[in-house]
Amino acid sequence: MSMDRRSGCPINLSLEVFGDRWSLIILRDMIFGGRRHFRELLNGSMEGIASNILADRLKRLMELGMLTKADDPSHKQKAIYSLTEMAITLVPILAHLGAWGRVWLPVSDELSIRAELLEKGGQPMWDKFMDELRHEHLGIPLGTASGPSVRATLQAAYEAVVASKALAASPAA
Amino acid sequence: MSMDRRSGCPINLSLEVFGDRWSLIILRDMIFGGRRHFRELLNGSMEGIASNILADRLKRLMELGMLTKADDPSHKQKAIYSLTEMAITLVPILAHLGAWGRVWLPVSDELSIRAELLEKGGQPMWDKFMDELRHEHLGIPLGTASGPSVRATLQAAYEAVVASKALAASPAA
DNA sequence: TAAACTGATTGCATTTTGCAATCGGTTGCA
DNA sequence: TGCAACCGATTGCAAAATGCAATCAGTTTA
Repeated sequence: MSMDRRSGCPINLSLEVFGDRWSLIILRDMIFGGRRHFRELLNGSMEGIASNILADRLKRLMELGMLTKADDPSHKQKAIYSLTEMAITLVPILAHLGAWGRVWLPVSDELSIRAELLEKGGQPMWDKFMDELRHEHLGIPLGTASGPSVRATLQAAYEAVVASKALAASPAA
Repeated sequence: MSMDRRSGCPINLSLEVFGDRWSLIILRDMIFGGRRHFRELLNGSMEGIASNILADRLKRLMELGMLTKADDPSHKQKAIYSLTEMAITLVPILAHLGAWGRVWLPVSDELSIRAELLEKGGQPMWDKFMDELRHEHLGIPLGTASGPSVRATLQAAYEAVVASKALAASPAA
């Protein structure tokens, strides 16, 4: 988990940043789940990250320039983690990664609907999403895009699948 | 390095396949470097992979359906590793990864020229490249695309940068 | 027949991970 | 005022992964 600089190859250097089992999961939860606090990331983690690993990765991602930390005015101990532009531009990579996983791996319906929509939305949707993330995390004014936020759209689709699955499981309810 | 299945999320499942420091490096060397043999991957590895790790990852990538192994008719001990369609479709992800790394990380000129060309070439170039890889690894006839192969184009650009750097370092030579 | 090369395997020290318990401090509620 | 819940971590420890060098048996080449 240190700065190897094994080579100056872009793919290698990218792997040295998030080529582990947790960094990209944390960024995914911040980007798609809107999580900003330690506990949100810890308890909301679907994959069950351990607190020491989370602390280590947050620190590391800050050192690498992917995240920043700020005090939460509402709570003297609370910290708010923000994505940097460097992390926000991972959106297209996450979209491709999700699309690839959806084709080749045993994804679950409810968890892959987001990836499906994001793939269908293509670059325009990614741009809108990144614009929204810049607003949320960097305080940059929103562009001209209108309508519900990309995150809300993805979240609504996720919940619709969950609801329809629950209905299918117990139609009488 | 085992099949966790921590969750059915496409991004998580993708990370479980190549979310480590070596798997994608090996695939990169096969895809862009054209390497097909154990020793080629071992000795040609810019990042210096250890032989036990290489053996482990090749085995694992085969179990995951990313690679296949076949006897080399020219040498009774030699094995030829081939990419599967699953691995070939990583090309767009590798292109995005390279593009991202080129922007945000301290890449070296000669190693990033490939990523730059691949980014500029966009989807048409990726499609041509995947077509060539399918021909090379799966025996599928080439499509209608003509001209020098993508790999040769990238390789030539790399060598041109190396040559120009050498010239700059010792102009009198 | 000897040297070089083939795809690995082994042993061992170091590092990283996963897991549970815990820390000192803050906040909200009774 | 007291106390439970919550805050972002930290610690200790066992298990797993990694890095490194040496080595393996069989194959090919000179």
